[in-house]
Amino acid sequence: MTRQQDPQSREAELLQGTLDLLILKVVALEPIHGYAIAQRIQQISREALQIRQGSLYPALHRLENRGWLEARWETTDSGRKAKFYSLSKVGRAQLEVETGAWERLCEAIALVLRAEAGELQ
Amino acid sequence: MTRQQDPQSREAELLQGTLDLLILKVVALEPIHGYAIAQRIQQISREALQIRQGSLYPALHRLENRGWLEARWETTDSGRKAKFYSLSKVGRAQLEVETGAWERLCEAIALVLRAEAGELQ
DNA sequence: GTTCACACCTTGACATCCTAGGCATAGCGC
DNA sequence: GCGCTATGCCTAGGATGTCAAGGTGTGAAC
Repeated sequence: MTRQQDPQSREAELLQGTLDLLILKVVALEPIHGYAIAQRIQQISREALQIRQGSLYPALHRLENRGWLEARWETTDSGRKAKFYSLSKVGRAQLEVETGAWERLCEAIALVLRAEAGELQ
Repeated sequence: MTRQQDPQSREAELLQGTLDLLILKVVALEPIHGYAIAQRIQQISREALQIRQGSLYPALHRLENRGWLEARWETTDSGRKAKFYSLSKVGRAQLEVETGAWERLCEAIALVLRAEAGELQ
């Protein structure tokens, strides 16, 4: 959290564990290659979320190794070779697990943030 | 994220970066000592959030070093000595910064999670 | 007098993320 | 043909934060 002191990178900050969820979700929409995944996340989140390549590719390999993702080399519209990822069956289940966990975490933290002094529930 | 595979510890999972926010918030309610902070968070979040001591104390020292937190040795109701933390002026500002960042992150991720196939932004 | 809950702390391992590089190719202007 | 930019893949090294697992000491209760 020291990085926070740099105002430039502040917005780009990601929380550990969030990246996997985001990737799984975007890949679930349609088969897509790595480079485009980062662009898509950034676009959908209205520039709020930025995925660096140094985080992206290790994450993709991690998810592939775990069997959540399947990869295939194909050709993009622009005629380049790219590794297209799609969600495996296990990956689809995992997406639901992680989505649920994320929602529960948000609720839990919201409870704490809404707490007021003296209130002992 | 390998830890996720253990279903027991799943609920206790915290996302990196969240801990500071939670601590700042709880300390803002009233001066409180470390051991009680963890209990308080667990209680307010209805057992959803569990802070281990191995995460808690390093975090407290971190926050104190940064000047967000101030510490004083006092005596608890049960007659024991304990280190009571309170929020410094800078810490109070930081709490607002982190709260804002958290809310923005939640919104951004919600956008991605709500995205549907075919929908281009 | 020993067991429990309270209250503090540290160490070592591990996963994740970021910075900062590198490589290769397609398309464009000149 | 030549260089530039955008596209597309990748890795290495370091910093950070968390966890599991340990340890210390004291008050109260039985």
